[in-house]
Amino acid sequence: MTRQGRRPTRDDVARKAGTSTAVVSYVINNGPRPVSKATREKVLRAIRETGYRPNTVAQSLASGDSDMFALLVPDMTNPFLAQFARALGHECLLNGKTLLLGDAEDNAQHEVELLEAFQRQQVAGLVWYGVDQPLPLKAIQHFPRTAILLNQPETADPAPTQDGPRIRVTIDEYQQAYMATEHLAGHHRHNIAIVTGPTTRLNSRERLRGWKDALSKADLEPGQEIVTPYSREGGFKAASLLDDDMDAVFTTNALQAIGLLAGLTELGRTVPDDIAVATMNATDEARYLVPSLTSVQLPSTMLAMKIIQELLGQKTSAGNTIPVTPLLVRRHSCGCEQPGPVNH
Amino acid sequence: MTRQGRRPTRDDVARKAGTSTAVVSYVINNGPRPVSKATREKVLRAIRETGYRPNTVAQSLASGDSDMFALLVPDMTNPFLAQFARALGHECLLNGKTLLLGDAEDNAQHEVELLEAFQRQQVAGLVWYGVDQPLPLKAIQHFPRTAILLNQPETADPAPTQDGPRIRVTIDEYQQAYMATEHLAGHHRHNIAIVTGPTTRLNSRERLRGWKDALSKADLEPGQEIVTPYSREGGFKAASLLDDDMDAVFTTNALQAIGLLAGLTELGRTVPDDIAVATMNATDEARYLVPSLTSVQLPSTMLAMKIIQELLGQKTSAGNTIPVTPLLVRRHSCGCEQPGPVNH
DNA sequence: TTGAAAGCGCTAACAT
DNA sequence: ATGTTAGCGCTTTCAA
Repeated sequence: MTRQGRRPTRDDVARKAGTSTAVVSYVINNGPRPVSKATREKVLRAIRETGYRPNTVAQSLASGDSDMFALLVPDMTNPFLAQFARALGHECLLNGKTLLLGDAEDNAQHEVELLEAFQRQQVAGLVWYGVDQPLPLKAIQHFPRTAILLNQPETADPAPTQDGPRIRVTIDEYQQAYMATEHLAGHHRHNIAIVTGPTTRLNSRERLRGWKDALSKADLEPGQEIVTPYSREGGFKAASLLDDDMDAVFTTNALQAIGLLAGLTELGRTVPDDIAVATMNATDEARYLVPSLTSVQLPSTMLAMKIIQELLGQKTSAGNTIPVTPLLVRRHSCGCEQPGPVNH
Repeated sequence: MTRQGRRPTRDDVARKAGTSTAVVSYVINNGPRPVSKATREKVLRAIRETGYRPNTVAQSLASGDSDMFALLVPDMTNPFLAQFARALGHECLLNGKTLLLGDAEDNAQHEVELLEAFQRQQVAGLVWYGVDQPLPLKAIQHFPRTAILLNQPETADPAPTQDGPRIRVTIDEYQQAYMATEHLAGHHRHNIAIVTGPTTRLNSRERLRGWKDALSKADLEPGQEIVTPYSREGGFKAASLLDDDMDAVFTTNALQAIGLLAGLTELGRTVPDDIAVATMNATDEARYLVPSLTSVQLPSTMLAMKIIQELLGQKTSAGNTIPVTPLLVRRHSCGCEQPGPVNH
């Protein structure tokens, strides 16, 4: 028989401890009023004996402040996002927060619905990696808390009037594309193709621009442009679309790279001998691809830490921007002999 | 100026509509009392005009019922779990639920803390893929709602007295291991090794048992047993530990398989010619590994649907068990010529 | 069919 | 230092 199926409430604790309910709150929250040592002990014991756990729903309602942060991503099966989600969840756990997760499935409609749900849920902070750029900020116009915007371009329109702070994480898509392409050019590849996503998306266009500029800087003609979804399947199909005279490919996300590698292998083209490959937007799991994949990566653990600090109100970075420095990690797919990081 | 920064409440709507607050609730919830057509219209219009959105926190507190389900997994970077999480999130979205996500980071301590947080959050349902078997059910002993237990062995102790229904998804680890191993044996491989996880875990031991039994059934001696973490790195290291006379390897999760494939390649051993590989616990992404990875898979989309139905109280399966039928998907790593599914 | 009002469990201002 | 109590926004019983 389980205490008639009802979880013990603060009142049960107060009764057992022989104190008022307010004191119980003061103990739990460590404030806002002081509590004598003796009383605190009594309360703590009562809590232990009853097995009391505060109801966060009631806490949220009363305080107008929840202990949940939300993360919204376009695709959870993207290794970069999975790893990032994990890092964020870790930081949340360390700080007594709960992470609400939304996977928009690359669908702008779903994305808005999830933002809607998060706001109804009164989340205390939002981390948003948008399906597309620029982010439809109107969907969080009245969100009264800090929102971390993960791929809002600097060139985007200024945010509409908004209720809460908006912190931008400046992930420079252009720069990452430039770095990866430049590295391929450094391997004396002359026909460097790009596999990128739908050009209706601004981030795709930024990546394209980075690729082009790097080529131009290296005095190379632009190679083949292949537009395909940001998925393993997209990369796989790209392999069969690739012209024979291309000797290198820059892919714009890890999923495409994974698919491309598989596709090239099935077609009997060897990487990196026949054709070199480098990508952006991968993580350390790229090390375990065959061949290991050279990639421009973001320090996701560090980033997660900074973001949570920001959401907790412990500002670490000046202004409304968190800078991120991409790192080029050399592995085998580009033709490097001795892999390793290069801070370019 | 944003309506002095306060989200409109039900009272604002009632005032604007010239009705009572109760009626607003009746409209929103479509019950429990009827509302005349005219009044309903007035309310709906007021809702539209104010931009009112119900506060789910308050709803939860009042109704004692939240609209959140929680998913707890040991490792979000495991492709199988990422895909499963995505499928669940999708179903939740379709049904107006929000998915809370927990990644225990393969740590039993974290796992319990997350369960604790979920219960404080008053989640309306729980899906739990445990770090280890059997699940520490005591952590949810007083959870008053349905919990779906994803890898609770049938042989486990009966659950302790509990408050809510406990539905077991019978994922037969033994059977999956058996199927994969049997398939390798069918390729006339005679020295079939296993790469499995810590044998302190029951699921590892079940997988080991399935492997052994399949070998014995095929009149083969047990091959090498390699115990390593369920991670890419673990699989990678396993490659270098593998004896030269092994001509096949069965890995017990996708991460290990990915690492193993990479490790074997770096060592110059070709798959499947030198050595065949098959795994359990992978997903369709195995198709894009190099070589494509033969695997025993679970129908995760279907499973997610069934689970959400169950959590919504629309029982589809009889009893307290949801059966899952694993599927062997033949790809190239095992030596098959023409890949495809085999319902064995 | 509608409205008034008593909670849901908690926070925190105010009183003691 | 501790207690009392008015909300937080909503659901739902009960009365009209």
